[in-house]
Amino acid sequence: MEEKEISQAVIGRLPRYFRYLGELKDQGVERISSQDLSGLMKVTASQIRQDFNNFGGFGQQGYGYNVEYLYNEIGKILGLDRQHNFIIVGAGNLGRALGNYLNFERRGFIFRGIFDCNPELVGMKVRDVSVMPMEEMERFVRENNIDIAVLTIPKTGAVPVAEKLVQNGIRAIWNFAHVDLNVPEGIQVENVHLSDSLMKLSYNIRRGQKPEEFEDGGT
Amino acid sequence: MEEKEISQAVIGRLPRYFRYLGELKDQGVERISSQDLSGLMKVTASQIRQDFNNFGGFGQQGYGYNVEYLYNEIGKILGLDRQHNFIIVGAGNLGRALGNYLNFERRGFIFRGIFDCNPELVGMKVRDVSVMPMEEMERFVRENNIDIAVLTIPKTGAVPVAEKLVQNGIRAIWNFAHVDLNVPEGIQVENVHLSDSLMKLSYNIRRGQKPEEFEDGGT
DNA sequence: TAGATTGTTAATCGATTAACAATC
DNA sequence: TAGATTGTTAATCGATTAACAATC
Repeated sequence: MEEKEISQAVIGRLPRYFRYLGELKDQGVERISSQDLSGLMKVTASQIRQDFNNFGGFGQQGYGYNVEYLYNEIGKILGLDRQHNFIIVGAGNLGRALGNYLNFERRGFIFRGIFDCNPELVGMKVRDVSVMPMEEMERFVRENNIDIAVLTIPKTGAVPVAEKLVQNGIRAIWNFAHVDLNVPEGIQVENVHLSDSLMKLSYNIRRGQKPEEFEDGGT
Repeated sequence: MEEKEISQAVIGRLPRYFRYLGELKDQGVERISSQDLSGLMKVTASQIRQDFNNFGGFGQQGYGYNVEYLYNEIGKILGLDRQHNFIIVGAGNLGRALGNYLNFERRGFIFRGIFDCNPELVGMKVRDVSVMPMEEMERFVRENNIDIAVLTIPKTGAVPVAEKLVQNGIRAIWNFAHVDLNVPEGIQVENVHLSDSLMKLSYNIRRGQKPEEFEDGGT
């Protein structure tokens, strides 16, 4: 069942669908039409149907979509039915905050380790994990089946660290460092450049202009 | 000098230009052509010229762009020549991490206050600011010329808090709560939905597909 | 069955890229 | 001046929206 390439524009909208469907499910809603979901999410019904159809027919003519089924299917598409082991590199405020964020666990993202080059932070507990020295990172990645590395270190260190991670088999980097990483084809990078996001906000304040309803989901 | 509306696609790229130009400036580079910048940033030279031209001619035929001048101009466009006072609502791990992030100050974003409804957190120091009780938020916003509120509270509280902020004159919300806010026209919202970002990464791991080179900046 | 609503094709819109004349 | 490179128009590409036939 080879699927055709889905555009990142569509992928970027999936988590938001997933969130709304989860809420509907929790409210006990059984079915929903693209029309009604459109009203809720403030996107066109047409876009909703187009988006879902990228992955095959989830709906039924005359009925709409079954909320729970659709929720589960989108979860599978997003890979949330699998476990992903992740480590955090950089045990500063942000790194520790992310380590303490329990909701990731619910989605299958399991916090396995955290590393820092500052000896004063080594040994500190983040949830039930102790901060380890940077020297141990490479071995840890190799030996513990780590899929994702969360980079919360200053930009100066980010490029060489990313390189080491790649060499040791990491599959994806969630990059909070304020620098663009250059990784080989096949390694995924998702950037969260917080200051970029803040600057966009700053621009929009100045202009008082109304940006598109929902322009990002992460970033 | 009324300018025409600039698309959010362009605005979203400005912080990245700003970052690269800042680095070039620090390296002592005086001028750069769209061609060279294109090689560096991996976007087309055509897009670079189109983007800059939205704001008037920053370059010179046969010469290129003056790095420092362009850097400053983009800074002004982004509103970084002004001060923005911000507060943080929610003194959990993420809120404290953002309060401690010194780089925002450099760009004119000044940390003025932090609030939490948990009495155990009230009084705790974040940098040189003490956590205040939620009850004081509204008055504080009114009396201290606060432009931006950073929302780092659970999604359940986010909607009513956003409402209060708007009522008391906030101009923009940087929303880390996992919910969509519905604010009046003219109030800016920039969402940073971290788990959405992580889900995108998860999708891309599964497919092993190469997403567009740089698809976000903050988000 | 008739009504509702999808799946899907066609039309539109906007963003990106290419091309080149203007000009430093 | 000649060469380089912008500013800008035109062409292309992709994403969104509209329309409607298929079908539950």
